[in-house]
Order: sequence, then C-alpha cells, then structure tokens
Amino acid sequence: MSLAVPVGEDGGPVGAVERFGGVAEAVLAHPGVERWVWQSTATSYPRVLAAGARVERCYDVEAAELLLLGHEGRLGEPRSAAAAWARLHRRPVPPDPPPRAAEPGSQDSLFEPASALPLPLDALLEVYADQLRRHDATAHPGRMRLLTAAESAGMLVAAEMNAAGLPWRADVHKDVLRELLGERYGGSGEPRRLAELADEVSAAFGHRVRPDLPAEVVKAFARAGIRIKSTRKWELEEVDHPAVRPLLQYKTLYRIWTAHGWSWLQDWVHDGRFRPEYTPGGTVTGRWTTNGGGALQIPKVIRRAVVADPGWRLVVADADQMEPRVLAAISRDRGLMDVAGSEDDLYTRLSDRAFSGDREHAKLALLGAVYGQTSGDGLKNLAALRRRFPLAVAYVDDAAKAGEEGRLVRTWLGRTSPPAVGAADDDGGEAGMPQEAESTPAAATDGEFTPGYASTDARARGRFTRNFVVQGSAADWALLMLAALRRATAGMRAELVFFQHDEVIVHCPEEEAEAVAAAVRDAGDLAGRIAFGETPVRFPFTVAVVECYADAK
DNA sequence: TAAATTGGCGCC
DNA sequence: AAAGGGCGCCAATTTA
Repeated sequence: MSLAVPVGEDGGPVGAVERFGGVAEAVLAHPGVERWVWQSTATSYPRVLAAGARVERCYDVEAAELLLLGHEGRLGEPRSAAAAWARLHRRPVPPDPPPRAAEPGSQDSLFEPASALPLPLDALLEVYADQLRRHDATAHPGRMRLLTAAESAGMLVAAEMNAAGLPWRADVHKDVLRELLGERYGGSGEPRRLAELADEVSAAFGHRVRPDLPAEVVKAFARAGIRIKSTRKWELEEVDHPAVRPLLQYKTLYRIWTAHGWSWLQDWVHDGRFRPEYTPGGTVTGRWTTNGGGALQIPKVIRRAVVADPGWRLVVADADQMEPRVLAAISRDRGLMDVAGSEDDLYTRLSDRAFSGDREHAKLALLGAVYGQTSGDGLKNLAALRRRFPLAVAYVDDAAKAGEEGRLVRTWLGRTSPPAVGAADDDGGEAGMPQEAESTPAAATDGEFTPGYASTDARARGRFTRNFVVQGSAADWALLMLAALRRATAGMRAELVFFQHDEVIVHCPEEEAEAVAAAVRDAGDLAGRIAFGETPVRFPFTVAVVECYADAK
C-alpha cells in the first residue's frame, strides 16, 4: 500500500514506500528529502511523528483535491484521491467514507486512515500531475499553489499539535470546578451550586421552574406579566425580575458543567495533555475545527488549567485586529492600508481619522461592514466608513452582491465559497459552473450597494459571502503565519500546542521564550508579505509569556 | 428507538 | 447599542 512519495531535487519521485515498509520507514530512510507528496497528511504523518521523525514540507493530495474542487465550483463531489483518479479516468467515482466520530481520549484514532481508499503509487502520481495542471488553470495559479502549500503545511502543524497536546492540569481544573460549582451529589452528579440556583429561580417565580428548559422559563415570565421572545442572555438582561440574576448565573455554570466539567476532563485529558483532533480547513472559510473536545471554545475560567510544564513557558500570541488588517490588504484601500500600516491599535487610528476619536463607533462600523449589519447605529457609522474608505467597503459590498446573485466568491489565495443551494438551476446553461465573482473594487465605485430588493435567503447568502472573503482571507494569512512559525521554531525544543483562528500558543523551555516571541512577530509580517505581496499593512501580535494561559491578557 | 432539529451559549 | 458572519457541544424535543 503506497501512501507517500519522497520527491527529489528534480521534482520527481525518489522511490515507492513499499521498498521501505511504510511511510515512517521511508521518511527515516530519506533524511535529506525536503518535500513529500502523499495522499493524506492525517493518515501518514502521525506514523512519522510516532517514529520520532518530522518532515519539512509536504503536498497533501486530498487537501489539494478539496481546494481545487471548490475553485472549480464542484464542492460536494467526493474528494478522496481515489475519487480524483476515477474522475481522471472516467470511471465510477467512489463516495467518500463517512467522517469519523470523535473518539475521546483514544490514541488509536490518530492512526486510523482518514481516507479508507488508499491509492497505488502510480495512480497517486497521476492525480498529482493532474492537480498541478488544474492549479495552472485557475484565475491566479501562483496564489492557488500557495494556498495548497499553506493548507498542506497546516496539516503538518495540526498533526504535530495533536501529537504534542496542550499541557493541562487536571487537578487545577477540578479545583476550578469545585470552586464554581460546588460538590456533586445525587444520582445525576448535579453540582450543589446548580441545585441552589435552580431553587432560587423557583423561589423568585413562586413555583417550580427548571432553568434549563427555555419553554418553561418563557412561560414562567409570562405568568409574571413579562413577555420575552426567548431566554437569550441579552434579552434576559433587559428584564427587571428577581429570577433574572440566578437564571443567568445558572446558565453560565450549567454550560461549564456540561461542556467542560468532570466528564469532559475524563474524556479528553490524559497524562497531563489535552488532545483535540484539529482539522485544518474544517470550515468552508478555511478556519480550523476540532473533532471533539471543543478546543476552540474553552471558556475563559477553564483556561486556568492550562499550565506549562516545570521550567517551561507558554508563549500566548494573539493577532491584533486581524480581520480589518486583512481587509486593508485585500481591498488595497489606501486610507485603510494607511490605518493598518502601524502596529498601534487599528480601531483607535481609524477613529482618529473618521469617527472623531470614538473608538467603539469605529470598531462597530467596521465589524458591521464585514458582517453585513442590517440595522442600528452601525448603519449610520457605515456611511462614514464608506466615505473615508470607499475601496474597502466596496470590496465587501461586491462580495455580498455576488452572493445575492448566486455567484461564487474567493479568498485572496483562492479558497472558494460553496455554491448556493439551487444556484445551478438559476444559472441556466452553465449549470454547476457558476461564474467567479472578481471582487475588483473598480466595478462598484459608482454607487452604494442597496440590498432591499433581494429575498431573505439571498440577503443571508450575501451576508455569508461578504464575511467569507474577509474571514477566509484571514484564514489564508493565519495558515502562512503558522507555517512560518513552524519553520522558525524547527531547531528549538519549542512546540506549537494550540491554534484558534488568530491566536497561537507555543510551549517552550523558559530560555527559549523570548526567541519564540520574536519568531511569532516575524511570522505575522512575513505571512502578510507572502500572502498579499508588498503591502504597508502590518500584522502585529500581542504576545504574553506566561506559566498559565489564564494569565495572558 | 434512533436520527435530526432546535435553543442556547462558549469561542473567534 | 444591537443582535450581522463562522463554528462545536449539550440537552431537550421533534421527526422518521
């Protein structure tokens, strides 16, 4: 079974892995090989890591297939290497194996193939060669090749993070739980504090109300003469009633209990490490997801349990205002590039120029533009934003318009939005191949983009594509940043252990901490230049060297 | 009875 | 001041 191909200096294969017994053996036998082409990093690389080896770079055929299918407007077709080969030879295309469920704490899961359909070596090379041609056929081949390389690097980082694990002190976690929730008692193990709060809620209403049943809570408020549409936090905060305070407290603690309580700890933390399974490109915008463990939603209070090993430190680095900086870089709006061309707080600089010093209004206006705000003060401020930064606003407006019209949009490097449901029908002849929306600012400077006429669905679609070009291009940048950081720390004992959209944590010996912090800062600007070319836009980080994650920021 | 959906909320 | 984008996870509820 061939899973990997070492690629020599001429770009051709060095040999087949059968000769070496397996991918780990092949890597060990070729210490000088810089780049490996293989079917799936998730399948092959954990074996390599388990054998104590690493690779410098790789080309992940199945990751590339997904990106290329997306670019070709064919998202949803099977993306396994076997499927790609079948399409190439006009054979019946096998469906992808169903995604694996999360397996808490199972080390075995790391060695399960992500694709159940491994290709022989020669077939894999045929698919690889075809993929290289398909890169050349895209709107920006250089960017698309960069995207595939970045996604492949992300796969390496993810596998290494999965192997390293996030340092996690179960004893500290339990202390936090006991402090917040009290002891557990009864058959369900319900914490004492939750029971007390539930009693307080019932007492405030004068009858038994279960706080975790929204319908019951809404009814109870109705009986008390208060009409609420939902039990959402922001709506409850407006209500003046003695039940509100214990109710809100209950919700917060209940969530910690169910999502990050004792059973979570038992499932996901072993030998002092939390090991979520990271999935690069798990979302359509290119953001990562995790398969189990909820690593990207760790509540702030629980972060106290993330503690460096003795003599080691956590370098916690948070990219500052990443999305507006990315918008500046991709829209080439001169005013916004100027605002983003400094390490200083972007929203403050923005407010100095366009919002008479009101930082909050500036921030809301920008986020409103990126998210597609439809009402409220944000709209008024959006007008000011549009006057001062016309190209930046036109960029996201164009993306929204494309979405409403059922066209595709792409991130800066070429990751492509999924086709709208039913878009193929609306398009007439070109079924299944929607046109690309070239978000060139020049096309839309003639006037303001007014939704209004579009259907609710189309408007929702527009908000999605509007956000997609920014969130997705930010994910492009983040991948390159991770790749640069991985390369910079390759000679150190430091390990990347956590990544969450715009935040990265490196676990390293105390004496390496300053070098790691410097490497992070360099990686931010380097990624900006590689992704977006020469640009004045800066990509600074807030970096904290701490022993405990909770102490960062 | 199991799978899918909903409401809510944590993170960005 | 208002409730826009992306996720994952849990429990309860509805649907198949």
